[in-house]
Amino acid sequence: MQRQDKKTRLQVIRMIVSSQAIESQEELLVEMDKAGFPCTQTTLSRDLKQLRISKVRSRGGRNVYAMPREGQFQPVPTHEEIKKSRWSLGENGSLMVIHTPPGHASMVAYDLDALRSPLLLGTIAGDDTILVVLAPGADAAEARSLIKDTVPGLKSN
Amino acid sequence: MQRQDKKTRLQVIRMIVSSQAIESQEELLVEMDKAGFPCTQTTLSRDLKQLRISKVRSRGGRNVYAMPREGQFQPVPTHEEIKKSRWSLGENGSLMVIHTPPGHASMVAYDLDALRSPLLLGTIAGDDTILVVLAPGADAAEARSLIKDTVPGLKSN
DNA sequence: CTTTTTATTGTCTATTTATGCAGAACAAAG
DNA sequence: CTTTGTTCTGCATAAATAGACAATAAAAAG
Repeated sequence: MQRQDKKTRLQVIRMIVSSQAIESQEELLVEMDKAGFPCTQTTLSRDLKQLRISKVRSRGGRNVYAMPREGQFQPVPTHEEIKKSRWSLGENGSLMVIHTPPGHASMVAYDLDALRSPLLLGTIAGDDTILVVLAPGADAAEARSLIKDTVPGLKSN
Repeated sequence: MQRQDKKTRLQVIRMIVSSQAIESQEELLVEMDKAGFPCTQTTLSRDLKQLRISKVRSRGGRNVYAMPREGQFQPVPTHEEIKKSRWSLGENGSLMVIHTPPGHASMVAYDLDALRSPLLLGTIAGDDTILVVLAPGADAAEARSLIKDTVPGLKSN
């Protein structure tokens, strides 16, 4: 059993996975071969586990491997104020951006949508971010206060 | 073949998945049974796909189902040039749209969020598209170069 | 109502991923 | 050098997930 440089192999995997849409370990196997790092599906399974790389659903119904969102390689450098409160509200013209703790965005967006306020055209929620689109001609200050009244986390901001 | 309420079943799945650590479809199957929504592994496989719920790696080396990180964001229709390269950056006033290979958007968006740059108000990630909202008065050119420096795939663009 | 089309679901099976086990490489002691 | 323990790897196989197909139900069209 020839032993190869595992550290390098892991790097190669990261490189491949983050630069192309890999849909299976067999597919990755081929790429590893091309890259000059032949191995087996078994090894890739274990490497991917160690790298915390998982398959995520893409829109076309495809499943592709993707790097972990919280990589073990990049501790999040948080701002102090942001650390304190994970809630924030920013605006730019007819758009507002609300930051929430991870996972809370869609819930909050739902509450905002439920208002059915003529001031708000609509919302788009990510994991921890909401984009609020104001209605044309809507008063930004008015909208801001409406949002703050609706979203408890923003009260103090 | 009795037909049950699919909409409700999907809701139940979402509830279960987001409230407990489900490690396999068989396990989910049991929970669905308990919840009064018996079905088969096949159905769960399809439902999870439709809900875009995927398995992610947890720290303890376990694999757990998790809700998708993005909400109902509709990817922007792609232009011809954009299709050519899988990475692209477009802008329109205070908005920038980044296209990535499928499944990579949330990872990139995470990196951008982690910058905590005053230039960027926030990001919303779809599957292969990221919407970046610039801060009011932010210099678009400056933001563009910041983004290019942060996202390796955009280097050549 | 009858016919046609579309959607939903299960069974059976293929595909994909993970694991038990064993052998070899390496490292640390003795 | 020899022994002992650890890490890495592949093979064979188990476990988990997805897909083809068929059956039935619901909806739409006539």
